[in-house]
Amino acid sequence: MDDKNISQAVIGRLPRYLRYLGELKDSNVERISSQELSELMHVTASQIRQDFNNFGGFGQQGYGYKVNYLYDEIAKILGLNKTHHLIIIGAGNLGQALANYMNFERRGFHFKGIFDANEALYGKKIRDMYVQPMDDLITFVKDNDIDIAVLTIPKASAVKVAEQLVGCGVKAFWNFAHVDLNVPKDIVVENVHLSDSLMKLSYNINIKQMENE
Amino acid sequence: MDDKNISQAVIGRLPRYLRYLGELKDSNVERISSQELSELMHVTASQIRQDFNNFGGFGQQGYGYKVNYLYDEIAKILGLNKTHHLIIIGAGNLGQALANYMNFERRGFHFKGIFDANEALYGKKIRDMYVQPMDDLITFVKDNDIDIAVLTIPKASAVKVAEQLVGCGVKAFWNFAHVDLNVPKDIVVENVHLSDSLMKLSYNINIKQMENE
DNA sequence: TAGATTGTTAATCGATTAACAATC
DNA sequence: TAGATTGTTAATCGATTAACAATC
Repeated sequence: MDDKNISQAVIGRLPRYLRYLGELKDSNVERISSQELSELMHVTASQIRQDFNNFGGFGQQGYGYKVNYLYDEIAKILGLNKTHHLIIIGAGNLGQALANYMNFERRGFHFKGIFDANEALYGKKIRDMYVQPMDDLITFVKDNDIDIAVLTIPKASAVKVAEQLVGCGVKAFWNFAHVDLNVPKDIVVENVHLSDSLMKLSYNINIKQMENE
Repeated sequence: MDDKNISQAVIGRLPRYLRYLGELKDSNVERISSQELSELMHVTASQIRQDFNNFGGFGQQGYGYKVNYLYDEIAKILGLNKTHHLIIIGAGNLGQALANYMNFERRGFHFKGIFDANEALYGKKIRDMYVQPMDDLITFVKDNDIDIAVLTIPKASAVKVAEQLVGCGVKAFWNFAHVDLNVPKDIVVENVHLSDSLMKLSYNINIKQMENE
């Protein structure tokens, strides 16, 4: 579980494994072979076994993998047994959408506060939080042991805010702002650039269209 | 521009190039070399040149790349000169957030309608649209030349709705539902699985923490 | 022309797939 | 024990980086 230097390609596949294993679990499937899982997920059985073996053997030869056990192990690898304290910077539509999405809470990601620069939003109730002014940010982060900041603010302010937050102990950013954060290398950044995603979609539509002409 | 079989790894980098070139353009920078761009973006100059050369030569030897020209060419490759008609299925927080994000419109992605299964939302105004019932979906898609559907509905309904939409001519899905759509191979799917993204973040926090112990 | 920088080929690196020995 | 399937090594494939000839 604590092996070093697993490639991000592998990590990127783990959540999808977890999803399929969760569904199998819900269907009371007890065991599954890499072959069966490969057919279900449309990936090669070889890749599945290689991926799992990055973390040590989860299966039994001649038998396959125990669904429950494998599920739990992958969840642990992904750190889903830990809890995290998050704040959201930017109480616009997207910030509110994320705040209201309950499934993150179930995974141990606890939203503790939401902030915005817009006075008109101060005190607005979002789930069980009230939108706070940016002036209170630093104090709040220190007092509430916040380790993850979700950035749903315009890119103009994102870089500066991120620097401030690093200064008061935030360890990771879930960055929805369309800009590259410039943070020390021990800080984790996970970007969600929605417009980039839409552009990829656009490219692929174009290509498919040309193929069919 | 119409070369075939460019890898998705390359395509995935194009929007980021476009973003940096846009910023250079805004700063009235006229030319840039792969070397300069590589320092700005923290990627190798070699990769930059390889990426661009997948689409034919955009630069001039001994000179570099003209920022404006390069910007326009990449935009064209990504199909941003085309317009698209989108609908949003699911008028929850996320659906509303996407509907209200004006930058997509500027790129030629026009939101034409928003639908929800929840009666309470019918008629609610979101930007210049009114939430419509799912019963009107098929007719609307056919009448309005919709080519992209944005799925911001729970996974339980996403697969079925996607099948219906393929049946009436939708060519692409921007899928925020946490499920793999099962559509014909000439249909484009771009997934945005937010919980997967958060799990990757979680893994990387874990790893960094162990490294520092 | 000389200098700079691309376009492109070759070398390296990493990720995926195939094969099979180990073992349950 | 025989059959099945993993764990793991080897082979292949693809992507990235390095090097340099072409050329502006």
